[in-house]
Amino acid sequence: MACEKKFMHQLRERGLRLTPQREMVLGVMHEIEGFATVEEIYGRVHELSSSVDLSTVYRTLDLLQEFNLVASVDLGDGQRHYELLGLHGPHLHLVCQSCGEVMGVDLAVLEPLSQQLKDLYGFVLDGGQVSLPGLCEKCAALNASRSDTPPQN
Amino acid sequence: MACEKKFMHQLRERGLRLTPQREMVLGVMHEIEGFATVEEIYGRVHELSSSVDLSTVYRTLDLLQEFNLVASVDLGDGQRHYELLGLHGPHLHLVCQSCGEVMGVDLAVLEPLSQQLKDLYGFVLDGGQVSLPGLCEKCAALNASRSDTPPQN
DNA sequence: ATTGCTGTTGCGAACAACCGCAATAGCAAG
DNA sequence: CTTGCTATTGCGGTTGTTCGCAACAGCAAT
Repeated sequence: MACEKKFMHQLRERGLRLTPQREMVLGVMHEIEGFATVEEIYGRVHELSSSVDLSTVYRTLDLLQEFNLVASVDLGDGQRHYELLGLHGPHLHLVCQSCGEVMGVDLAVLEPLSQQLKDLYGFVLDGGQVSLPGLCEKCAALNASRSDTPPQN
Repeated sequence: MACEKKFMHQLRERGLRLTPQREMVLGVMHEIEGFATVEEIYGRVHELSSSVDLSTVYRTLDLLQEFNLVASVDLGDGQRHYELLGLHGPHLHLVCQSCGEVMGVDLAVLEPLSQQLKDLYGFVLDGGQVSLPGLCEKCAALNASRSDTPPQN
C-alpha cells in the first residue's frame, strides 16, 4: 500500500516510528468509506487488538492529519469526523449546517481567494484544512421557500 | 444600547424572553476587547451575580451567535472564543495555525468564491461563520526561511 | 548482551462543552 | 389574585478530547 510506505517515510523523517498501533489505525482507515468518527475507528482497531488505547488512536489520527494522509472535518455535531485522503488528496469540505451533508470539492476553487488573501494580507491559506459552512442545494431551496416566499398555502 | 434592543427584538420574535442573565452576558461582551473565552465571560458574569450558571452562559452565547450578535472562532486551542459583532458586523476570520493570531477581514473577499460555489454546486456559503486556517505573514516568512531556503548559513 | 537514550503506549485524570431534568419565573387569560 | 402554559434556569451528570506520567519498546553505541 502506497499509503503505508508514505506514512513510514514521513515518520522516519521526523525520527518517529511505525508501530503496530499506528499501522492498525491506518489500516482501519482504509476499510472505511467516507467519514468515520473516532468511536468507529477505535471500535474497529479494538477488534483487531483489544489493548490499543483510545488516546493512541487520537494521537495517531493527529499524526496522519499532519502528514496530510487524513483530514478531519467538524460537522458541528460535537464529534470530529476523519476521512482518508488516499486517492483524491486534500480537498475542500462544504458542510451543510442544516442536514450535515458534506461535499468534497477540489481545492482549485480556492485559488483566487488564496491569491487575494496573500496579496492583501500576506496570509497563506491552508486549503486542505478548510471546511466551509453553509447550506446545500436542497436545504437552501427548502429554507428559501419557508422564509422568503412561501410557495403555496 | 442598540445591541440590546436588537437582541430583545429578535428574542421576542421567537417567543423568547430577555432575562437578567442574558442581559448580563451581552453586557459583559461589550466590556471585552476582541475575543474572550467562555471562562472569561463566565468569570465576569459571575462577579455580577454569582448564581448564574455556566450552562446559561453557553446557552446565551449560542443564542447571540444565532442572532449574529456574536461570532465564535475556533483557534484550535480546544477552547471556543467569542467576539462581539457590535459595529463591524459579521466578518471572516483568518486564523494563523502557528501563532494563533486572528485577523478580521471583510466578507467581500468571499464574494467570488461564494458565487462560484453557488453556481457549481448550489451551495450557499454562510460567510459570517467562516474561519480560514493558514499562516499569517510573519509565520509564513519564518516557515519559508526554515524549510525552503535557509537564508544564510 | 548491556547500557543509555528517546519515542511510544496505556492508564487515569483533567478539561471544555453539552444535555436532561426538575424547579422556577414570567406572562396571559380567566 | 389565581391558574395554566411555556420559557428559562441551576444542577448534576455525560460526552468527546486532551494531558501528564510512569512503564515499556526500539535502536545505537559500547
